[in-house]
Amino acid sequence: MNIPSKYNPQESEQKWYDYWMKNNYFHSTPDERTPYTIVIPPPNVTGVLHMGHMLNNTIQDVLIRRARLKGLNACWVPGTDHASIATEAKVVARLKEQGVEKSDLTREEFLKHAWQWKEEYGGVILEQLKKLGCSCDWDRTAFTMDQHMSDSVIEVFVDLFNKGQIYRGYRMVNWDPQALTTLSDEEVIYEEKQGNLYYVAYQIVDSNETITIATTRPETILGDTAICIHPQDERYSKLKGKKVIVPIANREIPIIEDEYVDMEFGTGCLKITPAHDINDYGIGQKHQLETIDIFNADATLNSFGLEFEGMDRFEARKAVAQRLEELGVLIKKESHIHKVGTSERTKAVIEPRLSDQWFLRMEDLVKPAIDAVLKDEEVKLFPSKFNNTYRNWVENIRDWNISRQLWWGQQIPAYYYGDGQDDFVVAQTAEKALELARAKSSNNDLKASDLRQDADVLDTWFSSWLWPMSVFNGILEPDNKEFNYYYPTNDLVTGPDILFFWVIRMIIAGYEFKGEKPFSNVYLTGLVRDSQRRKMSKSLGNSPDALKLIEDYGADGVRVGLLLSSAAGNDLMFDESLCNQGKNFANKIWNGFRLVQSWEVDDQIPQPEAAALAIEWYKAKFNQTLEQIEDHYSKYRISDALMATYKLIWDDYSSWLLELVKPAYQQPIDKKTYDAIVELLEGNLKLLHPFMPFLTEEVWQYIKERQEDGALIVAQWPEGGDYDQDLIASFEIATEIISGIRTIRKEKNIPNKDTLELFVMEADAGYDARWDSVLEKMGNLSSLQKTVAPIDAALSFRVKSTEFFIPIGDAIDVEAELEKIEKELSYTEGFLNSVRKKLSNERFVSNAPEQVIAIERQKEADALAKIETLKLSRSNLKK
RNA sequence: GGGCGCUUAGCUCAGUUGGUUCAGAGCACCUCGUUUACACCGAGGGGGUCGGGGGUUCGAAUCCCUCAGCGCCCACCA
Repeated sequence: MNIPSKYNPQESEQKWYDYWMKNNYFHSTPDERTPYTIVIPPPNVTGVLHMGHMLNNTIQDVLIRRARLKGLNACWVPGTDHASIATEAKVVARLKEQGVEKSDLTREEFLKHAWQWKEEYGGVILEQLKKLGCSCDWDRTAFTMDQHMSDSVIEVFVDLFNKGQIYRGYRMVNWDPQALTTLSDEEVIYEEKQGNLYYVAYQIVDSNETITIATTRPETILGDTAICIHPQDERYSKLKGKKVIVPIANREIPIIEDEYVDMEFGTGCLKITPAHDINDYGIGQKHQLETIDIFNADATLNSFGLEFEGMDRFEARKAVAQRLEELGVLIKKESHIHKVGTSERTKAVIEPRLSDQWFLRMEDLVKPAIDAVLKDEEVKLFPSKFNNTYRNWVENIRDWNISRQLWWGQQIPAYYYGDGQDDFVVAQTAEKALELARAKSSNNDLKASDLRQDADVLDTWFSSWLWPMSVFNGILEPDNKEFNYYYPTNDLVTGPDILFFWVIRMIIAGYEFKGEKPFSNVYLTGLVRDSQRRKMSKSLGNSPDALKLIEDYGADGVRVGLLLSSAAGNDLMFDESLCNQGKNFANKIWNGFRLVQSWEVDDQIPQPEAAALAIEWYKAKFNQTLEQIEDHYSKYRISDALMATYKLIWDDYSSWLLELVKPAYQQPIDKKTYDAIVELLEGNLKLLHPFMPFLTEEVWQYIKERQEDGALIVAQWPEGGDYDQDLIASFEIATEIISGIRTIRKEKNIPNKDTLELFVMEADAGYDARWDSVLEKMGNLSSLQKTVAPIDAALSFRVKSTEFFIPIGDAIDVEAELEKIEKELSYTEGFLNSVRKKLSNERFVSNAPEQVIAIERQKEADALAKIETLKLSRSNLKK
């Protein structure tokens, strides 16, 4: 069999993915095994794979593949999110390109276009996940607007409404004037912006005096309905009860008093525009002020904007300021940095706006979710530092605005039958609504056509908060077999940026609708940044093309690259060279396998002692590492688990074990060793499979060719077990001796193929002769002998307190050797001094635990022995 | 403004209750090597007064105080 010296990912990835799919290995159905479930954080249906997804889904795949190997019934549910704002914006933009305005279409027509878009682009990101190797149960692929998913959302809405948790209210909400919809508080991002603080003088009625206020938004002067001063502010006390004239608008408005005013800021005098500021709205309510809304939905000025009608708000700001200046009432203008709310999706500056919206009361709903995480640890966050962030949010939770002025999404199931505030009913279907409406209105003549369904849709998160339940149809059929089996799910892997949007709300929904948590562990990944620590973004163009990376480094290489430096919760500075490291690792494993398969096996020859010892050692090392790996996994330290595996395979397996058992050139290997090595390789492949599924399956299938006992993906994870720690420790010393030999070879330029003689000082008790055969092989020794006296004309080195000699034919450089020994001696003596100082400190001896003192005494003894050895060598050299 | 976290080798990070194993890992770097699995490799090597200062202790990267720098979350004063 001729195997190329370089691993070719392209070829093997498609092959094995198809093979896994064909054999249905990703598919799960309930059975007697324990389930292990992950629901994917559904990416936007219109999204394309970016680095964040890659990291996120690689971690999920690692967890799910490991669970599968551990014999659990692993089920990873994939799917997408309808992402109402983002998707609707894209559809609107596409229509615009085709010369069609959304406003020209009926709701039904628009939705047809939207669905068409979904059909065209909806599957892209899931196909990309397959390239990455994700072993999702594709038969379960869900979409938040699938019929039963939407029905679940409606069911939940009706239920919460009937429980009195959902209400309709005329409130000030965050308005996105570009998307023409409201946003929840969480969807507003505050950004620092440079603005101006305008000082404007208002004429006091029946007086020559003026009062000056400071504002960042002069255009809203047109909506002013009061001026507010602090009741204790003596500067303005004489103005109490007076009125002022709004510049430009020339309306009279009252001066009111409220303690809300900060006397220190600006002029200590505040204009009140109840329609356009959340705080002003509150004051307006309190003082029963008139509300003048000067904006249209798109934030252009309406007729209350007078001469500025039709202008955009920012344009109007300049124009109004200019007009104020002309009127001589603009006292001054200061530059001012303030934070401005912007839309997460469209980046448009948010406009506080009064409108009728639907809200979900959160105060009661959130209670079980608080204890679940913070008290009972039913749900654990990794890393736990997010507990504080979580606490902050749940304890200050506010009602959730769940209505959106969009078409793409679940339409709110409220039906209006009249013009009164309360003339509506809420029901799953129009038929039911009609029934309810007739009853409520006591009007049996109401017809279906008399009902108008609320035009708004629900916030996308109002469907995704049900995701872990609705994918198993747990809302509509709470008692179904699948839901009972798979729920609660095990792990959730997502970014900290959607902790509030999604994670917490899922926990809330889980307790509210099922009375049970949705998952046990939440692993929060870091953000993927570039090597300069900048966030990856489209506009910066610093986000590598995910598929291109897979092409260049192989999916396995990219997975390893991403995982290598992604400690939980820490941002990941992504650098392509990490993928290269992954690719190199793949090649290393590949070549280790090539070596093994190239051996000719001879069942007549006996097993060399060195090989038997090496195998025994590696088994111990393997179990020790496995224990560490399990520990890392239990703490979701995935990158540490990978690094432990990496070192096990590269250093212990490849550099030590394979070199130790490798037969001489073109010599066959004994059967016992060969079988053991193949078995150990299989163990390695299992540990590595979650990280590098393709390569490991490829190698597995090669070595399993004859045996036909199944694919690696469904093999059994190694059990582990006890290991001999002394064996590992004493091998460690052997490796140090080998290093000593290699160092001498290097210093004296002695080629590896030239054999050496090694002498061990017999007087030293610490030397463990069982590794002699190992030393002979790795050091390429012609002989290994004991000696009672130092060897002449030899180079020496020490490991612990044992001295080794390698005679070399040529005269040795006595001076250089002496210098080396002196250096070592003075270091060791210094070390001894510090240890003795500690030991002679009475307080140390009386306070430190016995064990620590024993260690110090051992150090002292070791140092003394070493000094003895060094002195002996020195005098020997001086002879 | 409130809360949380971080600062350890050139880079990215480990370091659990202060004390074998405590100053570590990977990468990068330097030297040598094309030996027969792999140069996408092997062998060897250099490199940090653990952000600054102070304190507690027999003993501090680890605990306390303080200063400086960085990051995140929440709230948001016109």
